[in-house]
Amino acid sequence: MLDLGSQMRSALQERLNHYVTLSPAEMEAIERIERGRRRFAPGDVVVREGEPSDRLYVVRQGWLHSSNRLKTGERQILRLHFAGDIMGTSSVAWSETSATITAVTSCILSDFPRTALGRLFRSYPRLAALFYATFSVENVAMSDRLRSLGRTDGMARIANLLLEILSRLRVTEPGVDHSFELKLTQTDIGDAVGLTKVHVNRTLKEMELRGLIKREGRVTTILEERAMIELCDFKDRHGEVATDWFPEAA
Amino acid sequence: MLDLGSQMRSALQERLNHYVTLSPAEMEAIERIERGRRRFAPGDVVVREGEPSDRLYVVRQGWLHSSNRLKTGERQILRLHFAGDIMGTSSVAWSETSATITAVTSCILSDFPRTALGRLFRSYPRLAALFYATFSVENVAMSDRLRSLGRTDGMARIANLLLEILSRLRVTEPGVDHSFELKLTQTDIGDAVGLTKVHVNRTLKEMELRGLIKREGRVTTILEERAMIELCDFKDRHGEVATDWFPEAA
DNA sequence: CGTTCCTTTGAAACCAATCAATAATGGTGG
DNA sequence: CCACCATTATTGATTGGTTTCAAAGGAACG
Repeated sequence: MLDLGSQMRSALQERLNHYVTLSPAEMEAIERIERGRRRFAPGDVVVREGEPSDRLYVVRQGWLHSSNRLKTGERQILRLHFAGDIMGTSSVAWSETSATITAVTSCILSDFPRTALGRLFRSYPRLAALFYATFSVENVAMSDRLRSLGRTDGMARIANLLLEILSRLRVTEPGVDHSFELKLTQTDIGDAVGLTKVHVNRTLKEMELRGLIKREGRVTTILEERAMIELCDFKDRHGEVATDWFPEAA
Repeated sequence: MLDLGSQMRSALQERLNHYVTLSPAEMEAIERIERGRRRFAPGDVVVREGEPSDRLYVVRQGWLHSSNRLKTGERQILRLHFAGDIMGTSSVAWSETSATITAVTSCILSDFPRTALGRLFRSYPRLAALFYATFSVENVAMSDRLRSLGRTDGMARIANLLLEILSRLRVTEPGVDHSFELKLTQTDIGDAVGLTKVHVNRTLKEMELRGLIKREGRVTTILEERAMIELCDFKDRHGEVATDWFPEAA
């Protein structure tokens, strides 16, 4: 089990520090919003779509997703969340949750009320800018998925999803290279990329047949990363971030 | 022609004031970022995907969209922009534009460098919060579209798009009730919802046949709004915004 | 008043969904 | 530790929504 003691940087601190060197005061501000700590088991629902909420969440550890459900019962997975992600940002605009957040693996979250975000914006303008920039990254990632669902076929959509997961795990999970344990079921994958589980199954098989990937139980290996990037016109958005416009640290 | 003189509030100021009453200083800060003024004709490209840019844009007047293009030449329209919208927010995270912005109608934009945003974040924390909340609304709107493309059929996707346009025009264009001039071509609609123009045409015809909409030249009328909302499980996200967490005005 | 872009329509082909059923996997309690 | 149950993965046959290809009207614009 990871040590989450005060000595250790949280995944969020780690990520923000990757962009700019946080001042001690800023570090402490992040610590404050990450004070709470709640555990969830795989399948647990953190918040449900439509429920009143004024809280935001930080992923300390684990893997989750947010989703919407249609009247027909169908589900669309909107986004995957990894360590260091801020979730539930719709709470900053509404008092009702816009998506259901579900734990995929067992995980640890911090939660804080949106009023804490207000205080942070007032006292730490650079953190506000950093949060804004992070939000923008997320927004562009969502655009990429929109493009994927709107304009590419099943295989390209799945390739895109696998590559994005890989790219994000490489950031949060040291040691991930080309293999990772894919915690999603084929139904989940289908709900993320807009296909049925049956078609996901057939497409994964086909990808394996073509030598693009390998599957051994839950462990998935990207064998031909370059070919897959070609296949779905993947763009990695998780590199650097422009920080030259940020206000000075508080 | 609209009077855009200094006496008149811009669409952005109008919108922000709808959420909270801006202080004179805040009003002036918005005025400063909206100082520039550039005109574009229908079809003009404001910025092109991949070009270096550190600027953001505010729509003063008109109608635009941002899009991505695939290697294959196909296009995905990611978002429609109306008066009061901030565009090009990917500039806050990267120095390269992530989407092409194209004028649909003739329009007037203000543009400003991201450094101006940094100054604004430092001096006007409440505006920063407001920008953050606005961004969140946008993000949820994008989630809704993702759900639409991923999990609904052609007619529901088009219904969703029409309803969203209607809902947004009602905010920015006083006088819009159930009719509006649809400035998009059927190709554009297809690129927005992930269908071919041929299928868009057939589906629009079918919707007209069912009495859901009426088309007279460019003017489209939503005849059965309730039935269309049912059809695509539409959620209007452009109502109120939670402001209780905002820091006080500067 | 021609040219270009946009809309409309038809027929055939195809990708993915649906329906249905069987194998594999994983977790649980006896 | 193994039988049992529930969930997940896999496979086949069929259907259907959408695309593709092709071409003809309409509308808009210089």
